[in-house]
Amino acid sequence: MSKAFGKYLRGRRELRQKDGPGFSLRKVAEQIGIQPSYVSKVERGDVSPPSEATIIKWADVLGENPDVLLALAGKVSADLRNVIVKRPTLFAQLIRELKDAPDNALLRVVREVRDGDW
Amino acid sequence: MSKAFGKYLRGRRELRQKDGPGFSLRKVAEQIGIQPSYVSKVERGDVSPPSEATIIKWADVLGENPDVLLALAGKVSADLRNVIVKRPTLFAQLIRELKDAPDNALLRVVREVRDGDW
DNA sequence: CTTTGCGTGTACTGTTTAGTATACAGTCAT
DNA sequence: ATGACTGTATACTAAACAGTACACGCAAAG
Repeated sequence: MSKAFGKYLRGRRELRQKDGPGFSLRKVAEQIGIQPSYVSKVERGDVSPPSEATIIKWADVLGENPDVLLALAGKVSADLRNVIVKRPTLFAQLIRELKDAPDNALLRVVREVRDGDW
Repeated sequence: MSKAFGKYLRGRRELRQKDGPGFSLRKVAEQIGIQPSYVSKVERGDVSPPSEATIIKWADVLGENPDVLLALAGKVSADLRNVIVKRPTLFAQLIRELKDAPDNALLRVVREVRDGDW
């Protein structure tokens, strides 16, 4: 029943709702393909966050970053999981090593890798 | 009902069993704290892999790398998940970037980070 | 020949996940 | 004051998860 997840979702939806129609709880529920009552419960943290698939649709409807929403729900997306699962020791090492690295260090590594000259 | 997971476990246990006692299916079950019949079913891929907690005990008993066992079960350990969940965009970027990088490139990054001079 | 240890087959179970279905109460416009 | 929206409360549920309990058959050892 992760509270922050629901709060975030409600906040975001209300923003979209303020400047344009189609973002009532019911409309959003319909877009996602779930019941309004369920959206209500999730947004108030009355139930634990939905499945990964539903969270991704939700992100899609609200125009949010799915990785962030999944993270707020305490989850990691299946595609990232797959990458790790294919080379567990290597990625486990790397991630543990980077656990306490500051953000800018992390960013440096990302860039270094992106335009890396291997 | 992941087949490879069970096969691997059985293979490993049989190795330990060959050169020393205390590694019968029953003994291992007792060490882990689960039923022998369940160990049997898991080892033959008759059921889907156990919970993370049980897999970790299992690794402990057999002296295996828990990350590898979890990976064979298609899972990522909670501590790694936590690291990612705390900075989802950064880690998502990094992992996706490294998805197709060759092993040695990955290793280089790991080392670079380990004795990094930030 | 029976006890001990080995792995297995069958049946059953509590808990969690991931929601649905339906009814209800307030507000706003017509 | 009715209809068309809002959001919410309550009750229920199918399927998956994570195993347990117990009986069975087979070998080897005493």
